[in-house]
Amino acid sequence: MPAVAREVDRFQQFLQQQGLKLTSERTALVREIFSTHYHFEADELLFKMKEKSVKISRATVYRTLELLVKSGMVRRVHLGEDHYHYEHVSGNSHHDHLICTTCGGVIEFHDEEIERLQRAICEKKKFTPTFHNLQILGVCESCTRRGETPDAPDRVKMIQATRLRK
Amino acid sequence: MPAVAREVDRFQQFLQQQGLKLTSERTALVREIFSTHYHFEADELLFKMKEKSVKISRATVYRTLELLVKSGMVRRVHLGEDHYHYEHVSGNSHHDHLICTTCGGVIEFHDEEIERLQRAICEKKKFTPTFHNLQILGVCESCTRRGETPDAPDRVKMIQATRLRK
DNA sequence: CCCTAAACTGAGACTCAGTCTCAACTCGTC
DNA sequence: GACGAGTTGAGACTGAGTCTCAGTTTAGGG
Ligand SMILES: [Mn+2]
Ligand SMILES: [Mn+2]
Ligand SMILES: [Zn+2]
Ligand SMILES: [Zn+2]
Repeated sequence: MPAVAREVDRFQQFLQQQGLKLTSERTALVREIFSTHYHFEADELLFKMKEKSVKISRATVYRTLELLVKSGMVRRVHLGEDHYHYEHVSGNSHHDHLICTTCGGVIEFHDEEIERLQRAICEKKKFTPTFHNLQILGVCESCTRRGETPDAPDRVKMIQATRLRK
Repeated sequence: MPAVAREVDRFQQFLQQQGLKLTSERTALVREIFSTHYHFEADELLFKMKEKSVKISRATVYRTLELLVKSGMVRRVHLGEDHYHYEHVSGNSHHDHLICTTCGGVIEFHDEEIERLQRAICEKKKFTPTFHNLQILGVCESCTRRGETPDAPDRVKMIQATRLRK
């Protein structure tokens, strides 16, 4: 019944299908990802687990994320920084991102018309699309009101501070 | 008169404006970038220079690329791999990319209608865009004809082979 | 043309995200 | 409950990119 349990189940399903195993580590990660995180970094997740005294190695975090991406339950995205971010897909379907370069905030959007035009272009170029990725960088409403200049995201520092490693 | 010389000049202009200097290394890099490369990686450029026996350090390559990006003459893009690619902007204005995940080929496109819709979304979300980035991954025409499955780009291996480092 | 301060360079140490290895362990099925 | 395939963690490793600093080059004022 709890939504998180359902996600663990979905993952279990996928793993079984692949002849893989559901371990306590994998369960813990899925629960964490689907109960709190939305857009997150691998190391952030690693740290969160450490915080909760759930001991999971860096390797396992990366390996599990890879599986989750393969299963389609998690998406790996570029958000304008030089490493990947992840987001769980759960019910929510495809969308793209507006990314504030001042506060690091992310606004999601979906525009069927843009999607349609993309398909049209692919057709014209005889290109078979499998996936796409649209990021618009800029300054969000509240940052604009605070008169922020678009540059060095504070979030980078924030996350850096949050991080432990070693 | 040669187009490349004009680009060196543009860069000179920019550097002067910033109180920076045009060095032989920077000149060599601009000449190389604007005469042969289109989408390229930093290390690929480093290697090309080594090949031509123009000795330029890794640090200088990265520093110069950063300046070129600041000057607007070069754009830094994600092409679906986990490191940056660069492309010179010269006359050619904004465009986005179709990227073949089989052969690594890149097709450029520009669709004013998509651009317009993006602006509309930003307006609706009260977001001030400064920049955007749209990649569509998939399989190009010739790869489709060769019946290639969309996966592991050969280009990665190709580039890896091309590379020297140390 | 020369002098000089400011900018620049290369070598290599360093960082950091991500991957790999391998011995010890765990899951799930028989 | 036994077994083998699959998994784990520790830590070594990779590769892109950054930083440091001593020595070098540039540009522009004299
Ligand atoms: Mn999202
Ligand atoms: Mn391009
Ligand atoms: Zn903001
Ligand atoms: Zn192709």
